[in-house]
Amino acid sequence: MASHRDERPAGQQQAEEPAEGLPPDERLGMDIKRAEQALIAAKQLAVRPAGLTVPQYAALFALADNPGISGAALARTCLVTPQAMTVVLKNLEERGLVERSPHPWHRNVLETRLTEAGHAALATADARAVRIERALADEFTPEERAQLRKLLERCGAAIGRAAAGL
Amino acid sequence: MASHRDERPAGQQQAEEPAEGLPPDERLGMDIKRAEQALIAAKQLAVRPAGLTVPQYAALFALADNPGISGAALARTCLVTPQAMTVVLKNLEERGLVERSPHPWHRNVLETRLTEAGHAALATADARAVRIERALADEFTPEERAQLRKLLERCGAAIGRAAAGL
DNA sequence: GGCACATTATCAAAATCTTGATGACTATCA
DNA sequence: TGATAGTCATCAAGATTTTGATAATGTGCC
Repeated sequence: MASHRDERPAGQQQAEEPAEGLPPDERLGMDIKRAEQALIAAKQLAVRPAGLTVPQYAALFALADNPGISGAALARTCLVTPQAMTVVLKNLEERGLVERSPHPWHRNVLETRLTEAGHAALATADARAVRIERALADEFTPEERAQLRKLLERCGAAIGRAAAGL
Repeated sequence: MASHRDERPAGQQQAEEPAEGLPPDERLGMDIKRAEQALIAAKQLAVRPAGLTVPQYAALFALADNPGISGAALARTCLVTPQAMTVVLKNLEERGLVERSPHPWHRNVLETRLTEAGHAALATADARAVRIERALADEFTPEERAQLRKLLERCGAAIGRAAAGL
């Protein structure tokens, strides 16, 4: 498509385009974004038949590893705002997939844990979602996997550093 | 923050993985997601002072490379639904950053292109966003960059293959 | 020439996420 | 004991995205 490039007469150039200043060859953001987009799209296809959205699946997954975690802590784990997690948990509770009960000691905290149905739903969704992860894992050798993980970790560190000093 | 994690040192952590046989050590999805989350958060911080959201920035960026593209095609480029792109373009048009005019041949298509103000806004936002990309690029050697890109590409391919045969 | 097909844009409704602000509770320290 | 700081949950309003469905237009095939 688009054989038309952004032809701009070099005469009146009130703002040079930094997009051209940084060659696409060095733009890694696009690659990361593309991979994550493919991942989230595939996961959505995977968990939808189980009646779950991706955020709901993520919450159930984290909840299975940390039973009794608070809503705010769960939100941090899933990288969403506490309010968004509240809505997710409300929906999950209405459908009987999670259970919330006041904490014995901290009356202000609501302990959240999976119900039997929640475990079942997670298992159903995960059975399909795992095929995505499995395909991902099988694509690489253990060395490549470790390599990729390390590179991504450095990405996150570099991004965080840049964002802090923005 | 969060010096108090949800520690429960008492015995049974019950950290059984619901993933049935896929150790977290092999779950690359989390790593990709974390990197992309950091990236999108940083970019949001970067483009916000320019009065743009990340989707708006993405649309302007793609528009700068493909002037006169249709809304639906732009949506595909930015990996969002056509409806979402319609809203984004409406907001951008109301603020005078883009211009839409009927296509000479296809009267059903609305040609969209950036205005002067649009180019300026993109330049302003990109000036800050580039610092994120720059930090990312400077974090790696050219070999590492090529390596990471290749690994991510294989990720996308593997995910797409798995999603197709879901 | 006429008809089915694909693409485009749009309307409408529901769900989700974000920002901002409030009230309640516990832990730490003077 | 009393006060300050930090965490948790929630309300409210706004913006964004998604799903589903409809009308108009150009293209290819019969």
